Amino acid sequence: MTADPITTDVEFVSARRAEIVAIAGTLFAERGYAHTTVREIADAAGILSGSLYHHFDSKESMIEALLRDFLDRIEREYTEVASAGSDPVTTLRALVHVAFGALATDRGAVAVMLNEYSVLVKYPRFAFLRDAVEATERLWIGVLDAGMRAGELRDDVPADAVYRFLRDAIWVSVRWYRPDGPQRPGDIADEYLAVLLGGLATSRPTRRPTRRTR
Amino acid sequence: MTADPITTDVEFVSARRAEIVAIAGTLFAERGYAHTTVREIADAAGILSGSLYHHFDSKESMIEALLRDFLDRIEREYTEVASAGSDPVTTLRALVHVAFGALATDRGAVAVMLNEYSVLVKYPRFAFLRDAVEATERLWIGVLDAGMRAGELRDDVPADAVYRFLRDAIWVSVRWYRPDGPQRPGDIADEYLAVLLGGLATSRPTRRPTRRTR
DNA sequence: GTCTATATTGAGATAGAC
DNA sequence: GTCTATCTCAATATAGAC
Repeated sequence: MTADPITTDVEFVSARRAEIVAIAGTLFAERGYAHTTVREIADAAGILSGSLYHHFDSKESMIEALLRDFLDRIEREYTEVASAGSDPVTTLRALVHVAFGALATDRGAVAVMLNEYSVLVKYPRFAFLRDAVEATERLWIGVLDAGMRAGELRDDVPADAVYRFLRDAIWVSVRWYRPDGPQRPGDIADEYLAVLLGGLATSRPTRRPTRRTR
Repeated sequence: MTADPITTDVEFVSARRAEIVAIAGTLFAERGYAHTTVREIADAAGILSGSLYHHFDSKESMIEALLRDFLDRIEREYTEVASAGSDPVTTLRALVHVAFGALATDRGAVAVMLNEYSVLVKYPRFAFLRDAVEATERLWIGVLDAGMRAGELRDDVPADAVYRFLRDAIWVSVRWYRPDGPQRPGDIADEYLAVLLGGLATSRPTRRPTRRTR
């Protein structure tokens, strides 16, 4: 499989390379980036570790490829959803569905973002992670803010606090989500949205906290 | 500081050892267990790496000490709260406060549980992690179930699904919580509880999902 | 594009002096 | 209880043959 001579400007990524990235992603999701060795990746790809370096110049390059591809795609999906012109609650529901959807399609990348973001983002090479995360944050908080201003969402808790809780609960579910389990990501999204939007209590509780923290 | 001869049966833990465990916990919280070297721990403790092995026989022993201590304490706190005999919603609120409280008192241990649980639990030495996690799970789900049966909590989403969302959102906040920030853990707990119990939407939404997942 | 063989480095751990 | 010095091993990465 050689580089297609028809592709001109755009960097051509060999199918083999993409395959290896996907394999590495699966392993990263299972055991974490640090605990995955290049030998394991090579094993899973059916080659020897040295051969990996024909496709990548380092293990870091593999994770970079994985994350760049994922972040590009999900940012595109978020933007599409946000610019559809629906009301804020409908947009929020759709965003949550896109995010949970990535559990099935991009398990490895989600796990890596969750587990390695804070370490990776320190290196200049991975500065694009921060850009992507901040753009996503702005987009989601924008939707939440719009919902609050429209009176559709409660506004006694700051939008950025709500966003953090949302984001965390969604991404962390990559830890227990099983692609071969009974629930589709859409089902999980609906369950989550039911509690998030409607609340867990059957009666609206008072705003007074029961007690201060010790 | 030598072992106190008065302590008889109970394993005496030297103050120095406890100090080192705390230092290691802080580093683990900052950079993750795998990325923290024994040399860094020793540096932070003001000694050389070899000297650590007077107190511990391995790096694993340090993390084990950190987690055993933490899990014992928080399980005790949870049990206390759950056996106070309050109504389910009040109990749930108190549990959430205890959990967020650990962000301030046990940052390192919480971070390690969050980040390394799935790797550690595979080893027999760390089987106690699974026991602790399952006991906690039973306790929380018991409270949620009681609330659902009492009609105080919605029962259209399974208690274990609710528990997972709760647990994840709470523990992951160790990633962004800053001990020196403006918010106390109790404040964060109250914000979280407001959204969780009351719901984000101002009007009770219909149960129909807006769309199925792709 | 993959293999064989090996260089290099970094980290956990050990032994014995002080 | 800490230091010095060192061992050992595992993992990333490289070079060159096929």
